Amino acid sequence: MGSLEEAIKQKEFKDPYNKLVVNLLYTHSYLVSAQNGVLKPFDLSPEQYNVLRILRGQNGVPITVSSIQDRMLNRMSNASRLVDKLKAKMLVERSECSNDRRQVDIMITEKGLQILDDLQVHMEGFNNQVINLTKEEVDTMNELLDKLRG
Amino acid sequence: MGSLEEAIKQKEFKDPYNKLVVNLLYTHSYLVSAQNGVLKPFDLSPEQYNVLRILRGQNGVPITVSSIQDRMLNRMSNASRLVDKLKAKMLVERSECSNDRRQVDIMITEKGLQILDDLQVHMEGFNNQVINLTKEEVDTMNELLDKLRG
DNA sequence: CACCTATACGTGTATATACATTTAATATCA
DNA sequence: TGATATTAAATGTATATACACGTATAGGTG
Repeated sequence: MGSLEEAIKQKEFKDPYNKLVVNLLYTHSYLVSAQNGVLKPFDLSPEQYNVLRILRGQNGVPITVSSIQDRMLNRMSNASRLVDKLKAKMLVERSECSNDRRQVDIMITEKGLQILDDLQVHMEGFNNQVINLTKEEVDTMNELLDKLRG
Repeated sequence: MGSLEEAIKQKEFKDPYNKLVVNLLYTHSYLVSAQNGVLKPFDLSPEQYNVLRILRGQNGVPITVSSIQDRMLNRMSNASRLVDKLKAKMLVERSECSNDRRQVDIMITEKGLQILDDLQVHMEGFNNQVINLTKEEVDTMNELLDKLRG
């Protein structure tokens, strides 16, 4: 696998900033492909999995569709339709909000919690296997990513 | 913008590896959104832009569809259809390969080179603006990303 | 040569992304 | 109060992603 240059057969980059953009895009694809491998047997897409984790983090407190959208990793994706898909699989419930009838409260179901539970052991192994870095390097990278967007 | 925890309103992560996966996904979305802002006026998607740069890097030597696929940042995406879209915009040409009639040779057109040229100044500014890191930090990150996938 | 396999490209389908628009409900304020 | 603006969610449309499958060509072996 090795260097980015080798992986995408590009000899050089104009500058390190340009290379970093390409490197992040490529690494993203690498990660998502690996994640898909874990999620596929559970019939979940990465963003559906993300929404389920957001809902689990609510510990039983309902959350509106727009709040889910705010917390999604990809802000431009469509929480409304994702929730629809999850509801069709009986992984979430919807209930109209009484104090504001525009809003819809979403809760994870028992079945939704169960599927996250079943996934957990696979995901833990996945994270350590797919990221070939020491704990210190992971911390450094987390700091740099936070600063990058600053 | 600040920390990831703040951005996606998640209090904590199970471990730094888990946080790094989420951080990379979130940063990817941040980057692609910014990139889209630059590309939109030129009516190009990020992956179309990437394919055009691959073709420019060929310096006039034709390249087959499957070779483009190999060099794409997202391996699972569909080079055949992307090339179709670019051809419809007259940015690339296709010609049947004479020695292997299964293959199709792709070349970037003058119009394709021109659009990359027009984009260049916007993209240079974009890279430095969107990545709030010093050159040293960018180098560190490039090394860590290469090692991550090792 | 006949047969089998591998490769290159294209197509089909479900889902996701990106963004504009619509509809209903709520908030604001003259 | 009534007109206007804002917000929440859903919907529409084009493109992209992920993956299975089909078709034609090429290569290899008996």
